[in-house]
Amino acid sequence: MIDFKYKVIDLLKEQIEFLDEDEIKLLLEVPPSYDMGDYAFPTFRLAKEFKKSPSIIAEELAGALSGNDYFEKIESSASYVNFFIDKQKLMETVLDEIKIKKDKYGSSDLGEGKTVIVEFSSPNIAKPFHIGHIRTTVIGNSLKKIYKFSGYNTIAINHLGDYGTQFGMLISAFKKWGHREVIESNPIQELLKLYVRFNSETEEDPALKDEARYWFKELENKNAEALELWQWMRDISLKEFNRVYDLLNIEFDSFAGESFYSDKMPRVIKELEEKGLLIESNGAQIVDLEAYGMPPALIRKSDGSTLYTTRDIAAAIYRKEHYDFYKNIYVVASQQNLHFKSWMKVVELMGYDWAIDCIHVPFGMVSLEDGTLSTRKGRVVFLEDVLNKAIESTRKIIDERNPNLENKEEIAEQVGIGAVIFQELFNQRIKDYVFNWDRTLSFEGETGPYVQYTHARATSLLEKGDFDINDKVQYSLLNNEEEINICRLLYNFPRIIYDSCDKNEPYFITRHIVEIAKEFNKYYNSTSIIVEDEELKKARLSLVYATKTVIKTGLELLGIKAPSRM
RNA sequence: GCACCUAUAGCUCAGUAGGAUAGAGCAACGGACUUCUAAUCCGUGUGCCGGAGGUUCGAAUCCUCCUAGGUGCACCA
Repeated sequence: MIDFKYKVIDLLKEQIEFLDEDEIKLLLEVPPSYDMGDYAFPTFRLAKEFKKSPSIIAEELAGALSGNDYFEKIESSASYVNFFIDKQKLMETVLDEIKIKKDKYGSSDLGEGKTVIVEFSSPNIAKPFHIGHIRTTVIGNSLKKIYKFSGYNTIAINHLGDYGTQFGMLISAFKKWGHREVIESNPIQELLKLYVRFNSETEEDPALKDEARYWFKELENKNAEALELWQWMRDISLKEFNRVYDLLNIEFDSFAGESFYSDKMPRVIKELEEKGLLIESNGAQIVDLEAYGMPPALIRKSDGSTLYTTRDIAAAIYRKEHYDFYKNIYVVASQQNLHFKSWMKVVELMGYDWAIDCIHVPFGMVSLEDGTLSTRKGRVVFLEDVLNKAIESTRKIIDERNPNLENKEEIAEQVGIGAVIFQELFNQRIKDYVFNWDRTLSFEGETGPYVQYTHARATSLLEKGDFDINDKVQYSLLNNEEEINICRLLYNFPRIIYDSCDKNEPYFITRHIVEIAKEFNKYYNSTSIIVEDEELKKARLSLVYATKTVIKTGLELLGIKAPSRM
């Protein structure tokens, strides 16, 4: 595919000797509107060297550059040199490329031979999987797909919260008040009840705490009874979580959670000692980070047990040795910013130069209208309920608008789930938001169903118009404004994927496919695609095909299905 | 108290690593289906870009201070 930006840089390089490629690239920009061109080069910076006014420089540059194959015109406007891509060339290069690469359009081999770990979702065993978990789950899944599409080998890790003193509590609570049948009938709710009851009774009888500690220690000692109970609770919880993962169509490569690293911590502590990093403070062992403006990293409690900082360090070292990652990404809430900064600093101080490849990808908080989420106070919205409600709403809309649709159930699921995921990936990660049913269940405007609808429309056109990908097409027939605008957006798609990957921000893709859908719907409403004139029809259908293909790929990268009908 | 994050239209948010007139969706109102899926399209308005300074030819964007909200700051994860 022709890289027009690079063509611009080449042209400018010849004219401006004191700027190198990178400097030109940095200055080059996209004008606010297409009638100012596809690329613009501001000349303000050149005024000193040329000892001329920016507008005169722009004029002279434009004059020297005119007459080029790739641009239909290069002209100056105020203090800019504006480059107008040759529309025929653009149309040809983009549509041909998409026909050749199909659903691989936008992919690359950037990450060839490199492994990227994405840790995400990571719910706590025996606790509800609620709306607060949706962000890490959906963002992480999308990032995994984006990296894979960019050529990286990816490992999706679900770092389950399946260890710690809380399990001591659960085991002793179960031994006191629990019944297997009751729990198995409704695992998460019943386990949660036990957990809450244990906590409240501890307030009156602090001795229960010792009991919990005892059972956790037994678990660590591999006491058969403790181990069996732990395994059982883990299994039934995971079964619950998997229902949600199935709905969302998410798969993990590893469920190595906290428990997995329990035997890998002594080594870390030994290493910290040997490297002289561990010091004693108030009976606990810490790594002092004062020199870096951070509170100390607590490695071992005064009672000798470890903490999640220790676990995260052990996990990072294990992953480096086991996967030899290029990047080790953690999709975890921004509340944990300091925690990640802190333990990554410790890894760096241990002398591991790959500490810099460990990346925390934070995101903002979800709260409810009546306050922050709180399982104990009953302020909780279950993720599964959200997904099911979205499916149900979709089902109703289908019954109203398209009652004869085949596979109604399957499509209701794809669209309902798509709406939830799409909304989640529509904004920058870092923004907080308040969960709201109306917004989650709105399917009009810039939403998942809108984009999916556009895809279905396009698919239907291709079928009705007997599109054949091997047809020879006269691209010169595609020259109205909407056709060219669509084409520009399609052309930019690979760059958008690059940005998403580079910044770990799926929303670039979300926004871009909305733009494509908008421009396409405008086109659809203003222009007949399936027309009498065979050549014109073929040309238009090839643009429809390209649009459909890119939208589908975009949705795919977000973890959303693209139904052919809806 | 210290650190980090956020602040743009009535609401929810974009604004591409400073650039040409600050944009969408929702909500409101008015139009477009005997014609390719109306979950669509077209039209109508609104902005001291939180405030004050500064850097620059040029600032919503960078720096400083202030205000408001959120989050975090050693034996939970």
